Amino acid sequence: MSIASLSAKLIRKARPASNRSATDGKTASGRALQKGQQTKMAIVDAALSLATQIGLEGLSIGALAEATKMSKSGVFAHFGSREELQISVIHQYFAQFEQAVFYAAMEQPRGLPRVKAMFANWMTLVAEEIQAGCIFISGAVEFDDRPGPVRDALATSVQTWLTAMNRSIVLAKACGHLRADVDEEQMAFEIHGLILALHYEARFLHKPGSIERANKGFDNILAHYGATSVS
Amino acid sequence: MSIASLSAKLIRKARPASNRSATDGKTASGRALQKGQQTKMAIVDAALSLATQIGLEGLSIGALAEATKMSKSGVFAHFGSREELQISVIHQYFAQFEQAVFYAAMEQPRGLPRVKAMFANWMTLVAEEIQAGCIFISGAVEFDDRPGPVRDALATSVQTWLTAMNRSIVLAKACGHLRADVDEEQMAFEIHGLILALHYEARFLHKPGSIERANKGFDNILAHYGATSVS
DNA sequence: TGCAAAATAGCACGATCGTTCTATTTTGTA
DNA sequence: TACAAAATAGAACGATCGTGCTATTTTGCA
Repeated sequence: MSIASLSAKLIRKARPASNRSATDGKTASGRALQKGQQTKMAIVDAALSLATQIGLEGLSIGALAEATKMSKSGVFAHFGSREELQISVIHQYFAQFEQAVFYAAMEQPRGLPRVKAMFANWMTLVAEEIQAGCIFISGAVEFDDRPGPVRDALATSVQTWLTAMNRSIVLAKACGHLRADVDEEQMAFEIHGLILALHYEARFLHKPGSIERANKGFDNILAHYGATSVS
Repeated sequence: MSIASLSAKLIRKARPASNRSATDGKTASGRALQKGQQTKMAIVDAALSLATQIGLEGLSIGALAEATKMSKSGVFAHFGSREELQISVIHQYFAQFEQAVFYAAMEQPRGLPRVKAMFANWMTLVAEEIQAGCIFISGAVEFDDRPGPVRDALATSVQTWLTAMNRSIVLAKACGHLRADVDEEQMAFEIHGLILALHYEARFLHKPGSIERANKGFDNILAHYGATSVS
């Protein structure tokens, strides 16, 4: 299994452009107008920055209409339901996450450098999200016992990223950059914990020094799993 | 500073019993009836089990009235506001947490045994909460940028516990059970991360083996911080 | 430039929310 | 047992929510 196959999994599938309401959206000439797509993107952007602050559940169409200076029904028509709006926000966030964390790290050579880059990029993003909020974390809490398409979209996105992180560890081990007996899932679990602790202690408890502690924790993990120094 | 002073901090302060609505609750004879206190406790219990599932924000007085087979206003009168209800739930949860995790561990001798007991008790509680949900975690996400008395009550409760955990590590270091150069805050941070990762991966992602990974992570931390084997 | 379709607005609906006000019932005791 | 206070119920309020229905405006092409 190659990085290419992994990349394929991470590439966001283009969603069907025509989720117009009930009329099946069939056009006689089959052409597609563009104005709607533009405003839809603008709405999703506004929705994302709203959702990071108050959560996916706190996202209301009324507030979103006010933020975009549109009418409620005007906003609503682009999605057909609140769930579809939430899912669009999740896809948008995932696309940005993917770009800033995953693809940026893929430029590093496989092995420990890529693992380090992935963690560093992840840290940078979450550090910014100390102010803004992270919907992968808030969404997990909001939908952890609320089955449905929103939860599915969220869980799939997170799983895709965690799998990518895990795979980069597997590669580092295969490259001989980590001890041969390393439990990759275990290492990924511990790294995930550092990110979550950073988000919790910095964003909720406002505890200073959390970023440094997360970085130190990563160094400790690398030391424990016998990384041969590469960088 | 002794354990006693820490215990004092952890003992839940008895809240004033008379938060009756607007009439200042002044009784001519100054006596206090008891029936209301009993039903109030029953309401808080029901509210807690509701809040663990759907969060403190999802807690509605209407649903709570239905669960307790009372009228909305009957439930409401006991608290005077939704915020006061949420705060009561937080105090109730903290009292249970304190009993199950902190006090139970205080029976162990200071040093590494107590640190281990605290983590073990914490793990046991969170493992149960994989099904039920933990309001220290969900509440952190719900109120991380919503200032007010609810957030304060939540943050204070969490901080109190994390401080207790931290102090037990300090004691273990003082007892010579940990290396002399151990950064206690760092160690507490990493432990917190394990708990958060367990909650996230088990409750939201339904990933099996998370409990074992959290326990293994704790062993790794102990090994890294040079614990002399005691147990 | 006209015209169909897409995009947006306006309005109203049922539901739920926290809260207030006023009865009614229950409680504890003098 | 009577009586005052506490406890609970009932109904209604304004607000907000997602959503459906029907105009109206805007768009893009023939």
